[in-house]
Amino acid sequence: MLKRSFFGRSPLIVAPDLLGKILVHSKNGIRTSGRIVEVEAYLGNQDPASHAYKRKTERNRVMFGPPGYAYVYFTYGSHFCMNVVTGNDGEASAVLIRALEPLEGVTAMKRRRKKTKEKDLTSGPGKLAQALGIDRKCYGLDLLKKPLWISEERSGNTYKVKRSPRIGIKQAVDLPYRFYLPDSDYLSRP
DNA sequence: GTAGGGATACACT
DNA sequence: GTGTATCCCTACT
Repeated sequence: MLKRSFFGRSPLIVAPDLLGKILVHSKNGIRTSGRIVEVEAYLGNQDPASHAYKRKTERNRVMFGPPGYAYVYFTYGSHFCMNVVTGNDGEASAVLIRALEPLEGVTAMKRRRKKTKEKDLTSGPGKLAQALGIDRKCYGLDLLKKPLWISEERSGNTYKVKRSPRIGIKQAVDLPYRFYLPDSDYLSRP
């Protein structure tokens, strides 16, 4: 399991460092997990694309707290997205988990997603939340303990990492704050 | 390429 | 309190 200090850094450092780590959710006795292959960094009041750009609200309040907690939000009438709070307490930055490579609990993921192809299970932020059973009940959970946490891979591998502009935003569209493993088959887009 | 979906934020009474 | 524009998307055509 990762330490608090891992998250207590700039989201631009944490984001690429999260690639290859394992996101795990244990729910109703079912454990699902996946290897992180795509993320995006969101700064606080310097970043017009961030939910925390303007002010603290009921929705974004967890971003203003200490790092290592889950910021989960509902959007487009049907999807949840999972973020990791980063930076110092009060900094309001986060990293959006955009895609995973499924590891444990693939059967449960297929049932939740109503899909059978593995590539359709977790290849997008809304998809992976549904596959892992992440919803508003996960808002504000401490990612250093069950039922939702992030762990290190067995070996300290290094990966080829690429970066690009973020996806789906209308503000600050040119900033290259998306990080991904270009060789993965599970990206939200190539 | 676009319809669908509902919570949210913020500007107004 | 109410109105409305927007949204870190997905699944379909």
